[in-house]
Amino acid sequence: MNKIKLYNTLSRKIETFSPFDPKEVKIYTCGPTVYSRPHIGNFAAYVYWDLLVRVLEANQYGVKRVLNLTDVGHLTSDGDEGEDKLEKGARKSGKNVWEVAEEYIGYFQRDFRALNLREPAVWARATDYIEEDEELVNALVDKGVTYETKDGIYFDTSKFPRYADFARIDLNGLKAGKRVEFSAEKRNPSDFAVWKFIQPGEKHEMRWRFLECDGYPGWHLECSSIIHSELGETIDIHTGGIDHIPVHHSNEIAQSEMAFEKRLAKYWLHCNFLTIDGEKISKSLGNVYTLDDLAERGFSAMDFKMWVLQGHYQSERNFSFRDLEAARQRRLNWRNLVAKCYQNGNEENTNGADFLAALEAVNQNLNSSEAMVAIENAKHRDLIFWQKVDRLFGLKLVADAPDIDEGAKELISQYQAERAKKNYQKSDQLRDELAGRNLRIMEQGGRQYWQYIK
RNA sequence: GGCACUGUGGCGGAGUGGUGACGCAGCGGUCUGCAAAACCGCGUACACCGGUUCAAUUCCGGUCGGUGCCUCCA
Repeated sequence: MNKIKLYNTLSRKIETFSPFDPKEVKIYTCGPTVYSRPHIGNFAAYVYWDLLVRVLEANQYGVKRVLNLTDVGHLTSDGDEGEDKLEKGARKSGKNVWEVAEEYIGYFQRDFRALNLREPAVWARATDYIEEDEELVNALVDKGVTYETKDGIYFDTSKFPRYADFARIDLNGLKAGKRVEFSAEKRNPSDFAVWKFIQPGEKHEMRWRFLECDGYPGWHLECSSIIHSELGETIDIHTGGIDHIPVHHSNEIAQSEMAFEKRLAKYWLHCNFLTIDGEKISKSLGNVYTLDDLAERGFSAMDFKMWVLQGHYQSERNFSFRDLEAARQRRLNWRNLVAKCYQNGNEENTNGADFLAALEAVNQNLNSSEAMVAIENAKHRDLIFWQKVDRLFGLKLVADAPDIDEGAKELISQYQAERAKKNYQKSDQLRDELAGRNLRIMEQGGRQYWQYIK
């Protein structure tokens, strides 16, 4: 097994990865909230975590990954106020909240598959873990680290002395009222609800009877419950966006580690955000692109994936269509290298040995950019090599570059024959016919090859 | 205001104490019936100012610029 290095947010250092059980590396990925279409910024994150899974697998690790679908409980503002976004979506669309969640889960999974991302072992819907949520709340209450207000059960972060360590935040600097409107009943600005009570007159379709009240789980709770129930007490890797460090993951750690008295995760990986044309992704700027928007402009999911993998998960990336075009071109060039393999009958089969350089590169904290260089500089690239590349990056290069059929081969030999006879009118006609099949003939070193045009 | 991150050639984007990764775009050439492709070649890049060093884009300090988070967010 090769050494994999990963940047661990816990230590703020690159560490050598060492799992509890190499046969089953346990990974949890914070998944999407399902009340809107996920945009390309969301998917960049899933591409990075897909790379993580594939790198582990390429190094012979077994992986069990759980990805949650947040189909409950996120509010439009912090301070535990505001309208629930799912409820808002339902009100606007005339559907009920369950239908809205179902619809967006469908979109998400469709795009997920279009990107050829490795499926998680478990797609965990938050609403399927309400019992676990309740047990967790009870455990916290029993430990005496919560308090009740009129609108919910709150975690008292002052009872968890390590609270500020993960995010390395200065709790004193987080002045109450500075920007966070918080309930007067909250004891500390960083305290958060683990369970919310539905107030009389409040419209909230999703509700569960608990503690003699109708209510619903706090927004950080599901991740702790799902991890505990699907993966156990301490997992190997927890992934998420960089934005989750100060609030969501800090809260997750606090409630899990307090309730179960075990470290939640050994490694924490966080990816950075995307900007688009230099600006933050936001509805008001009209730059919230989905995969469908890219498709409308003629770019495939694989083009986008290529673009993502050209950079590093920890750096802030700026998306532009110009750069997407560059990524597409690179992908098409790679695909034609695959096509060439079918035509290199007499070259020795190297068993993809040159692939090791790419693997070593990507083992260095998921440096896919460097791995691409190793791929481009590899001396021997046979079909086995490209299959390994596909397994690592999931770019479907081999699947998208099938060998040509007998009909096309016949056209090519006719074309060559007519050209040899200088019968150019006929050969040009055959060339057009081949172009209709997305094929072109090119020459290299006196030998003729076919390529895909696009 | 607090806490971080960051500044590499036309656009991206790795990396390194000492030969200018790589991709896309561009330019020149070879080949060629034409077109395309392919192949070969072409770039005085590391924000600025100091310091350490035989040597800094790479380490240290400062200046200036950019960004993110602190508020739902990948």
